Amino acid sequence: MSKSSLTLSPLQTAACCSPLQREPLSIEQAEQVAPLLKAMADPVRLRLVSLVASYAGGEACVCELTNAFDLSQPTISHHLKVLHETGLLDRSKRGVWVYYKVRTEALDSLAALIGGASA
Amino acid sequence: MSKSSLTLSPLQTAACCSPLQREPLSIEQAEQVAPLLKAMADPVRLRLVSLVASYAGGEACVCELTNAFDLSQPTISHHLKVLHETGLLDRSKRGVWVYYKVRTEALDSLAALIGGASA
DNA sequence: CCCGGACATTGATGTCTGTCAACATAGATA
DNA sequence: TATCTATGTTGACAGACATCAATGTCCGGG
Repeated sequence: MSKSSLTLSPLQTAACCSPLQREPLSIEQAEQVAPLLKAMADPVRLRLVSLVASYAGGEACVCELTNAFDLSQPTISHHLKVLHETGLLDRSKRGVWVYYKVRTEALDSLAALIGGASA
Repeated sequence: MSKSSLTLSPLQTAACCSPLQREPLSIEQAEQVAPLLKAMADPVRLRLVSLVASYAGGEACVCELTNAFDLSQPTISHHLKVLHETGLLDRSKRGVWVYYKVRTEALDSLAALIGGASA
C-alpha cells in the first residue's frame, strides 16, 4: 500500500495543474484528477453534495440526508464514503450523529481546473 | 430512458442550474448534469480534452490524438464519441480527416456549476 | 448492564464501461 | 474501378460500480 500516491488531498490533485484548456494534462495528472470527477459523476452524489451545502453551516447529518433519498441507508453511507475519501466532504462525529460538510476549496479547485480558461 | 431528456445540450444541462453550493439540485437536474461529469471522469478523456484544446485553433484531428496515447484507434474513437455526444467536443469533417474542438462554453458552464464562483 | 438507535461494513447481484480485434464506411488517387 | 488511408461501428469480455439485505459497531439511556 504505497501511501505516497493515495494520500493526495483534492487540493493537491485538482489544484496541482493549470486549467485543462491552458496546457495538456500529463498522464499522472489526469489519473489523479479523474477520481475526483468520478466521485461527482453520479446523480445521487451530486445531490448529496448540494444538499449538504444547503444545510445550516454547510453541514448535514446522515439521517437527514438518508431521508431525502429513496435509497437504503447503506447506499447513502456508501456514497458519502466515496465523497469523503476523495476529499470532497469532511466528516465529523458528534455524539451518535455523523455530520458531513462540503470542502469548498476542493470544489473550487475542480472548477478552476475545468473552466479556468481565463483564470 | 425517454428520448426527450437526452437531447439536452450541455448548455441546457450545466447552465440550467444555479451553483451546486447555492441551492440543492433537483433529481432531474442531477440526472442531467451527471453524464457531463461522467464524460470527463476518465483519465483518457480528460487528457483528450486538454490535448485538443492545446492544438492550434483549439482543434485536433483524430490521427494526432491517437498517436498521443498507447491505445487502439477504436478506443480513442469511442472516447471522442462520448465527449462529442455529451456536447463537450465539436466535430467537423474536412476531407479525410475529422477534427474535434473543445466547446469552451460547456466547460465553463460545468465549472460554474461546481465552483459557483462566477454566476 | 442491556437495549435501541445511528451509522458503517460485508457479500451478493445485476448493470455499466473501457478496451480490443474484426469489420464497415468514406474520401482521395491512380 | 481498384485501392489505400482515415475514421467509425460491432461484438465480446473483463473489471468497476450502484444497490440492497444482513450484520457489525459505537454510543446514550433505562
